[in-house]
Amino acid sequence: MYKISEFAEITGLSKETLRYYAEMKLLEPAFIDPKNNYRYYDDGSIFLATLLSKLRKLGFTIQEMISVMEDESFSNLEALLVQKKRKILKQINELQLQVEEIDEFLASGKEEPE
Amino acid sequence: MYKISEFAEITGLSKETLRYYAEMKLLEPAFIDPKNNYRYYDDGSIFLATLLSKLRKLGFTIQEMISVMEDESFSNLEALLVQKKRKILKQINELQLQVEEIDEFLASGKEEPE
DNA sequence: ATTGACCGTGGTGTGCACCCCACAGTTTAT
DNA sequence: ATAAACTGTGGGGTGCACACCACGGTCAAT
Repeated sequence: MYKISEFAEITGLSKETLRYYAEMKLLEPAFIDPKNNYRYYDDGSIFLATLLSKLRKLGFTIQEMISVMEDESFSNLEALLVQKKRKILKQINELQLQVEEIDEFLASGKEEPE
Repeated sequence: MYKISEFAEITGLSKETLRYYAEMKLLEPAFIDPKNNYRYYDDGSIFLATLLSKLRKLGFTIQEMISVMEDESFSNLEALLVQKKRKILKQINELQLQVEEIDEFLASGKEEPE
């Protein structure tokens, strides 16, 4: 069982992030000492924390990660990854539209020769 | 000279947006009546407001629009448009990297057949 | 003069994912 | 026993671009 600082070092997540995730019920400590409210994490938590860390880097939001965690067996992980991928592709599309509009704006500005 | 509501209707910007832009020194009224602090806009303001409205739709932030407005002749507008385009392309790149990482993650999960 | 529409200011709220701080209790090491 | 190190909680702050609110003053029309 690891205390929060130790666990933060192991996982690379900050203490504040761990407290935040606990508050969001995204990653709850394996045990909380009722005497002092200290959070204790175990080896199972390590797997979950590194998964969350990875998903964050993939652009997942907290809400999306909560969806992932809802099924303990992670049988929906693949579907959620695909879904996230589609969301990102949509964002890319929107940005490409903006680029096109900027190009049009640039072109319209050049239609006035000297 | 138009009062704020009238000007809002003409330009399509909300009153709050106009007040916000005034506060940000992005689009200052042509005249402010010192007796009641009423903001008055003129025809020159219309051109600027529609330009800002257009830039917002192109994804420009307030700060970026402030850069545009800094030169009254807008001789730097083209350069700033190009610069903005580059920023967006960079964002697109980052998102594409995320997609690739998700693909890798998906592929790694499939390496374990039944 | 009165009423209703309008205006300004100052403040709060929004969503996201935390960071940082002070305060107080607790644990660990010496 | 004592001091240093750690922990929790509660609160505020961050950046962005406004929206929304109440309050009080003001303007326009009648």
